[in-house]
Amino acid sequence: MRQFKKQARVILIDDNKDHLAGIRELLSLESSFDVVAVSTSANIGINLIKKHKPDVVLMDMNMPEKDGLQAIQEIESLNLHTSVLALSAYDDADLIYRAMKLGAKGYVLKTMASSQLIFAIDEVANGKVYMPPMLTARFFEYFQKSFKEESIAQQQAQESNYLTDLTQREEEVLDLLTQGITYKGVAKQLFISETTVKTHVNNIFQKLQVNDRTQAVLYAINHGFTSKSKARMANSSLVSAI
Amino acid sequence: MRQFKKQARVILIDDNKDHLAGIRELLSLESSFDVVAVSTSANIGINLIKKHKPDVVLMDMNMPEKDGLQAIQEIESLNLHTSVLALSAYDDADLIYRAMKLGAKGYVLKTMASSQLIFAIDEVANGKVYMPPMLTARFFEYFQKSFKEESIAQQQAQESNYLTDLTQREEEVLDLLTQGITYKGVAKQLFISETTVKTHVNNIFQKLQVNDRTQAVLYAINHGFTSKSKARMANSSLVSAI
DNA sequence: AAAGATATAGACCAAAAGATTAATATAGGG
DNA sequence: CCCTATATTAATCTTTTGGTCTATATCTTT
Repeated sequence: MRQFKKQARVILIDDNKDHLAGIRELLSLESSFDVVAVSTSANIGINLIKKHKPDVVLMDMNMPEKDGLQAIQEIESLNLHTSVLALSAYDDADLIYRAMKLGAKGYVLKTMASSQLIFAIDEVANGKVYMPPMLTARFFEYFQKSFKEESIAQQQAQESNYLTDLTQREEEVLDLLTQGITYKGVAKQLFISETTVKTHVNNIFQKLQVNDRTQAVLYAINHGFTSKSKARMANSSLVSAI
Repeated sequence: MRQFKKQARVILIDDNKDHLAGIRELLSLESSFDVVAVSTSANIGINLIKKHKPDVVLMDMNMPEKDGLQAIQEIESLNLHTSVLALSAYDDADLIYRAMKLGAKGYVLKTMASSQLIFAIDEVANGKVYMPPMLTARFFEYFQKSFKEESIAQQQAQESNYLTDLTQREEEVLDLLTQGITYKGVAKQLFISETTVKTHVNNIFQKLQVNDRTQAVLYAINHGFTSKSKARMANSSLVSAI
């Protein structure tokens, strides 16, 4: 099953000295990996990574000083050819989700059999993504729950959506309002008088049940009003950004 | 390895009659699943699901009439205790991503060994999520790529971000502006005069290089300005909504 | 033909927003 | 300790916005 050209070079980072020694011992006895460095500190570990540019970093998630997530983010921002394999005592779905989101190439538990740990290192050393089926299942449950909550929220927002009450012309006016254009400007663009624009705007306020243009714009944004001209920036973050 | 209380009840949906017959034959010979219905049409299939409420639906992804994704969405919206196992000829990462996002409990390829298909049905019949390691890896690569692109885009938006130039007080004012509050209201909340608010607002306009409050609010939203008071609605869609 | 919805626009008034200028306070550097 | 840069405060004046009421022209539906 193993198949690198040469020994994979590994760095271990874990604030617990015993764990560190244990894993190092394990890898030296049962694998052919080359553990080029170890560290009990995330910050020092990152410097070691910059120096050695290892194939794999085995990164503990539960550290006091700087948590594993931040460490992963920093390592990924270096754009090295280094795969981070997250290591944790707990199968916390949120932690798994965030670690993978930030670019971890895999996630393994400390309670797992040593053969599985070695297999995982092997896989990520070869540039693959690896996660044990148990954790994969947990990940997907979390992933789907997040999206389900989100889609429910969107649906609720859509249910009481007065935007559908707007006429064609009113939509055009609102579109221009959401670009911060003045009544005079709107009038010019739509080839109508400024007072007509005001009439439309007043009707829009009535329908959206707001009092001014700022609230109208906020309403439009929060209820998924995307005009023709600015359909570009449709996305955003998912759940809390790390 | 099998361990249900009773036979899992399965419905098969695949527009290809030969595949349908083949899988049915396979399941009857090599498994103890009870195939309660089959359909070559997604719409008819969904009605069958409503009627039989099976434990598992094996759903082909590549159908002409109505694609598997829409079908999954509809089935999930029924809120039955039915697990959808997506079945496809191709390991298209985007398709896998979307299917899982919509609530599929697993994803298997038509080229896989029959034993693996049976194992997958077994898992999802027991309410678990299952995906073969190969597809899991593809999923995560796609997942991470999406987030990396997104974070790069955010970073770029952050680089030319004049929001950082704002003083404490100006941030407070902008925060209230993004809630559609009038100058008088802002003045009242911050215990300062209305004219002072106007001064702050003018300074904000200068710094953000905009001309009015609507543009300021739009700038704030588009550059990730999230106030203390409304950190709640921080999420939104990820990449294109299905 | 009548009723209803939509788009247009004028007049007038009140309120809010925006531009300009300036006073006061305050924190750091010499 | 004084000077300077920055932040916060504020008043005055002009422009824009918003509210209300009225009116006309189309167009659809009944």
